[in-house]
Amino acid sequence: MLDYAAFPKQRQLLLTERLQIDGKLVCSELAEEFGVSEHTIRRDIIELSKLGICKKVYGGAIVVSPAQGSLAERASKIEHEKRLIAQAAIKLISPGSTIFLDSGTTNLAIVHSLPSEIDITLITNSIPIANEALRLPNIELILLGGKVTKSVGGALNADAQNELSKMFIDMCFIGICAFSPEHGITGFNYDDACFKRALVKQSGQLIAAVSHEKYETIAKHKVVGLEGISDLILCKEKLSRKQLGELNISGLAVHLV
Amino acid sequence: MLDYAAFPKQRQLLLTERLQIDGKLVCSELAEEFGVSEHTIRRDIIELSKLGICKKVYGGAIVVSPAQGSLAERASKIEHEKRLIAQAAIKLISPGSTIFLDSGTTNLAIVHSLPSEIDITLITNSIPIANEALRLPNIELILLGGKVTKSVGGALNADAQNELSKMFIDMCFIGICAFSPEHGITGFNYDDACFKRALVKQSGQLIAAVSHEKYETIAKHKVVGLEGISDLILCKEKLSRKQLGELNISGLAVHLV
DNA sequence: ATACATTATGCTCGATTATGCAGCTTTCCC
DNA sequence: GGGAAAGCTGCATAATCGAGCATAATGTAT
Repeated sequence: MLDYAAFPKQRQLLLTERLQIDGKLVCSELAEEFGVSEHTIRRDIIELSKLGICKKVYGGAIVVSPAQGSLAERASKIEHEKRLIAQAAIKLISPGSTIFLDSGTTNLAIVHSLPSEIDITLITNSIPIANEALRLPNIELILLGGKVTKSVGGALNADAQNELSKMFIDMCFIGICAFSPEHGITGFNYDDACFKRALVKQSGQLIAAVSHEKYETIAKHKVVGLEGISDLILCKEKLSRKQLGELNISGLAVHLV
Repeated sequence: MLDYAAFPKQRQLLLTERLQIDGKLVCSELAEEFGVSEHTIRRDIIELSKLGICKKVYGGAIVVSPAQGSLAERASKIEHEKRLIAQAAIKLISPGSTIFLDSGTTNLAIVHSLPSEIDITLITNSIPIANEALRLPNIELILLGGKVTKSVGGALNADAQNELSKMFIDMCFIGICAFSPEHGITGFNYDDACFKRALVKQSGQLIAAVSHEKYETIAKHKVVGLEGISDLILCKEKLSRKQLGELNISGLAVHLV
């Protein structure tokens, strides 16, 4: 029995969360995971379906019609894309690893989609991301402090870079201002670009999650070229075959969602 | 019976703390731990749930979900009191000064009530407070980084204290876990109390905003005595004349709201 | 000083809740 | 159509809850 799921209500909250992340619930798997009988999970699902949170199906449950859920999410396709990208990004994370989440709405979507039981070390300089990460009970959360650049929502200054230089990061999800296959990642803000370069230096795997409005755009300050990126997450429908050809580079794993 | 849980209020504060750390309360465990009957714990939980601090479930209680919490809080009298206190606190702030806001819901209420044109330097170690402060265009915002203690919502460790030691603070709004006229400010969490002591050392004016549920309670770790406090903000209607007499100390300005 | 009110706590007992199991029915897939 | 997997109904059990009452301690009013 998981200690954070001691009560039916907690289990049901977790199921709700799981439902939003995976889009489905499977009785047999969840029964084993939570250490209760399948019958109990089924009864939880009955409760959730009464509340209109999910729809009961043979073997478990699925999310109810897309009309429900977060209003803002449904309203915009951009949000939907970010969620897909976030889910793909989370699949790349291994338990116990040290992750850096740079500032940016895509990375905020990632931390928002992280399952609550995840066990990682999470480093960030972004205040909204740290704020969202406070809900995750099992992570070790490390925040880079310093003078906050409000347009970025986090510290970028010498103090933050100095702290950063003492850390060794397994995977870094870098925030993308602009991306092109030719020039890689570029940034609008000088200090932000400096910080991102320092960040790249401390990171093993570098993951770039690019939403389509950033694709094939260039900003003023170079951050890192395509050759420095380990993984690229993109939204499939938005790209032509020619564009995909440009990304066929050794050492770069492209994940399409 | 634990000596620091001799009174219902103390026990309830401890339960609140436990709730924030574990995300749940289990009647049977707590009854044994505190040496009282399960019924008593259940009654405590009823009180806490009335205040919107937790949600009663079969076998104990769980934290309210953030969405429900903010709504319930807004409706409750606690929020009203905190808003009054926040407005009184803001009147004490002079433009251009350097302010430290410690963690805590009262200080969160303060930053929430700050007028958007305010021009100060704001230092904090609290993530929710920094997140709220991002909306203020004219402030200089400095965030103390480090390993985040999730029950507090900010960094308390050596790194944070080291950064703090380089700063000179005009006014410090300290977060109050527990307050009594006899013992001054005390804290639940050892690290938090250490941090607060370091904070007091760097601060000129020390302001304690005490909401009524914290009044005449004592926690495990001493932070600072009454003599170290410059300004005390209290809610008037909640105090007897005798209690006010205890606070008639030279050098302490008492602000009643 | 006495009587009354308030608060904190514990106890009992019938009601409620959570869960699992057994046996039968339904659904799915080949 | 038939076997396997999943679902449902009814029942059993244990834990927990809630109301009401008793008790002790403290505070307040006469």
